[in-house]
Amino acid sequence: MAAVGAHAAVYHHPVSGLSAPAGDTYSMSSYFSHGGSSTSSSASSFSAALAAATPPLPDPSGAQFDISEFFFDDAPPAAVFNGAPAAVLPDGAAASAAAHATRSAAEAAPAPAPAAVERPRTERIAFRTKSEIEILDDGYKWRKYGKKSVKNSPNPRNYYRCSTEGCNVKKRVERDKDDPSYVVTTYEGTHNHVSPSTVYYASQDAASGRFFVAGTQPPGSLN
DNA sequence: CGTTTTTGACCAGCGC
DNA sequence: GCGCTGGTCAAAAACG
Repeated sequence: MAAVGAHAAVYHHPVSGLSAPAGDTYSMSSYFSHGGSSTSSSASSFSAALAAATPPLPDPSGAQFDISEFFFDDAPPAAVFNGAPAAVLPDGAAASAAAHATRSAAEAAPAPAPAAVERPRTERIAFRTKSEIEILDDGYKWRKYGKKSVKNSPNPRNYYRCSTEGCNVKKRVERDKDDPSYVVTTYEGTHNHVSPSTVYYASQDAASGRFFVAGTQPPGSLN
């Protein structure tokens, strides 16, 4: 519902380990995807959207969030928080969340989801962002379908699902138990459609066929 | 009026 | 087998 406009930049990632460039201007350290999903029939995999605030641009109307960590979930989530956060950027971005509803006509999905939707591989990606808001705008429309308090965290965990019909991408959002100012977002699944709103910042990795969407606003309208 | 949120219940998987 | 935990469903309320 409440979409938040955010500055965005597309980050391409070579295939490498995550290594945070110290003193990097941007908050995001790096980003890479699973290169392993081989049997991609026709649908191109869609990775979660990422965005990074651009420091030189003071943008009171846009939300800023620092992606300090991210990880692909082939490992138990518990292991994820095992190590101390390596790169917590000193950006004390007081993320002023400006709600900006980008609701556009949804594309009709004539094909009703068959009973058995094949899930060759449940792609999961999780990343931690420093943000006051929990719902990061990635251009998609998310419908909350559950809330649960987990054992390890005092904060409840929210469950969202892509509201686009036929798209069964889920994401769960919870605040970091250690730093409540951080939000842990976990995407699960791949979008079978493009963002409901126009995607302006996007690129597709030819090798993997993945889309990388980082923004849904025209460059000129960011300010 | 249509859509999303809320919230408790329900269910499945796992560990003991 | 039982209990716990996490994830999902679904009815009702709330919201625009």
